[in-house]
Amino acid sequence: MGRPPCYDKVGVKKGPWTPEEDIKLVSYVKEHGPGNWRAVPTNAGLRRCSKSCRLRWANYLRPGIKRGNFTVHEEKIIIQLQALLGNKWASIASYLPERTDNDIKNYWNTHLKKKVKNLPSSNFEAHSITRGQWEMKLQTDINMAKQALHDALSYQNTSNFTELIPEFKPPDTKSGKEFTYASSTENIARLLKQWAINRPKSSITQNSVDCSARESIPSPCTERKSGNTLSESLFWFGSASFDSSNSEIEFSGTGSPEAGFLHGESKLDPTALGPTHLSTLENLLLDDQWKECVFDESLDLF
DNA sequence: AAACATACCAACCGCCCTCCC
DNA sequence: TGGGAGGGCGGTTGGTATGTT
Repeated sequence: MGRPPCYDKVGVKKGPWTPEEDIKLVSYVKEHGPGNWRAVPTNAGLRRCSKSCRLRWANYLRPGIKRGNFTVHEEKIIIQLQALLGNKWASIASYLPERTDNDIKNYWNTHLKKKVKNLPSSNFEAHSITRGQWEMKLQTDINMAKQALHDALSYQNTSNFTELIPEFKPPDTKSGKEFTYASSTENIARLLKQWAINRPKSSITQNSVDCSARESIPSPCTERKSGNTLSESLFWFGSASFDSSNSEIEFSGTGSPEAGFLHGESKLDPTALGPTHLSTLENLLLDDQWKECVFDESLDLF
């Protein structure tokens, strides 16, 4: 007899998350860091199962998530990685740290699958690139991700949630439409921006992060717009949750658990990439010596 | 304007692996 | 050391939004 799903436990709430639940979860993770999910529902006062909390955090609330339209560049990466790795969404997501595996999976299923299907195979082959080129291109992407991560970790710790709730946008009662919080990233964005504004100028807990490797990395991400997206605001949700007390979470200039880190995981497992030869590729991709590689935008899939 | 079709995506399900007692 | 629980991940579902007839 199998284990009953955690969602079926008595008293466990299902369905879309409410703002209050998000606040509780973010507040809890901010204080204790991601991980030990079994304790989260109880300690955070959530009537959710641990799995639901982890998913909500990983797919929606964690810092550094970029939502919304995928760029052509991202599309290309996904298509190429999907061709290489298959439906290993978590592995693919590790190369696009700002995107969640769920997001990539959804995007593939709703957009890219059709797109690729409609591509004449000859066209695809004609535009195929050499492995060396592909590796170089991917390294550039990883460098971008590293920069974005550093940006995220550079912000100061913040601490107070208490003045955030009034910032919620009320439901659209006029239209009579049901208020679907889950899709209202704007609300969380507003909320967290307010939090960022009110955050105390306390000590920076950045010392756990060795950013020495960053210095020579090109900074394409410095153009990052200060939009009103959820992830933008969540970027303020800085380093406190990830300081040295969280021994699982650390990275140096030579390692590269950044991707896994952004998923609340501890390590990026090269073997998760499938074929054995990919671990070699992985090592190559994660080697900082490659950061000087030139990225050729002319490599076009379409 | 209503009914129906399609697209989208957050959340759930279930399997498998790992870890811990 | 073995079993149970937690966590990770890919597949699927269901609700909502949008487009079409």
